[in-house]
Amino acid sequence: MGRKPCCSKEEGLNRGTWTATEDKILIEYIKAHGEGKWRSIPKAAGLKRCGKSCRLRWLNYLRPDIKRGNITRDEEDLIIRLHKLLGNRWSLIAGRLPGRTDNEIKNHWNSVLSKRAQVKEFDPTTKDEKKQRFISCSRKAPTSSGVIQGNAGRCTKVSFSPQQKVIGEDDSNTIVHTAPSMDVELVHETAVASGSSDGSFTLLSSKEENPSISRFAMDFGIGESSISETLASDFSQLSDFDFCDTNTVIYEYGTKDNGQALLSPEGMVGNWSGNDCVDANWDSDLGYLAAFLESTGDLTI
DNA sequence: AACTGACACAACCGCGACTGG
DNA sequence: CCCAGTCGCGGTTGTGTCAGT
Repeated sequence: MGRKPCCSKEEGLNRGTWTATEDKILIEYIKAHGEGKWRSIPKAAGLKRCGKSCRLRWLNYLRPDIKRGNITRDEEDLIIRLHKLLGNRWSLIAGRLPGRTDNEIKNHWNSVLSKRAQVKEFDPTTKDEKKQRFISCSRKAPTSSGVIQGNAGRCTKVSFSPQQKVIGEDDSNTIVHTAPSMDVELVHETAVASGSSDGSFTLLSSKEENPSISRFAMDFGIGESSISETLASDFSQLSDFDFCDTNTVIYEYGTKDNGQALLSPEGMVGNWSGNDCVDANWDSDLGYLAAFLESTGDLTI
């Protein structure tokens, strides 16, 4: 392809830590001319840096909306959950944490959170706890007390294909599916417990499944809700409470008459991750979800 | 006080994606 | 459609700081 060698290898360019003077020059230039055209910025601004370095410095350090200070516990929890959902998609994760950069989050993950997440993952009590909570939630009558509802779209349908398992069909001609690795019994139990004759909760897929959303699809009851909106708005709220708090009822299941099943994508993750059957194929399931999130963007489904 | 290892953070590097001619 | 230039991302490395010995 005849790619130009990396600009950092050009001779005569400063490398390493930026000086205060360089910072000032870059800030003033971007204030005057705006971001972008990184390649041309060093020359135009009179900096002996490569464009890449300027971009990195600006995005990770000099931008005015950067949030300084330690990452809070809430932010850490959010990062951990988003990482479970999205993997090492640091820019996506950073997009959900205003003022935080992907580099900052990546560094924090590598130095602190990865270890913490590992500890949690191998803690057998955590799994049982979550599973217990999932089952007990599913048996609860719809209630407003202690329910975190947030702005999440009401998840009325979730489908997986092609590896979905059909575990039943209800009156409304709707097939009940599960993710490839989901605990069929657990899902079915929840469906029954929800008392939704029309299949408003559970994990459902209509027979006329949209083929364009081939591997993973959610149908939100709130028409305007998009996945990205949900992620943007709801996750931040979810970060305000502790998923490990066994007294917290996270999800509310019900019929369409009383507000339907309120289940955030986050909640689904919570459910599935609490299931021993899920863990074996957990990564692939999340892969579907991540791919789905990416493919839909702001698309309302 | 000197040394050492762990940790945190900034920066670099290479690759794939995107874009415009 | 092809290609060169550019951008953005994620992995990795370098370096300063601090606590423990």
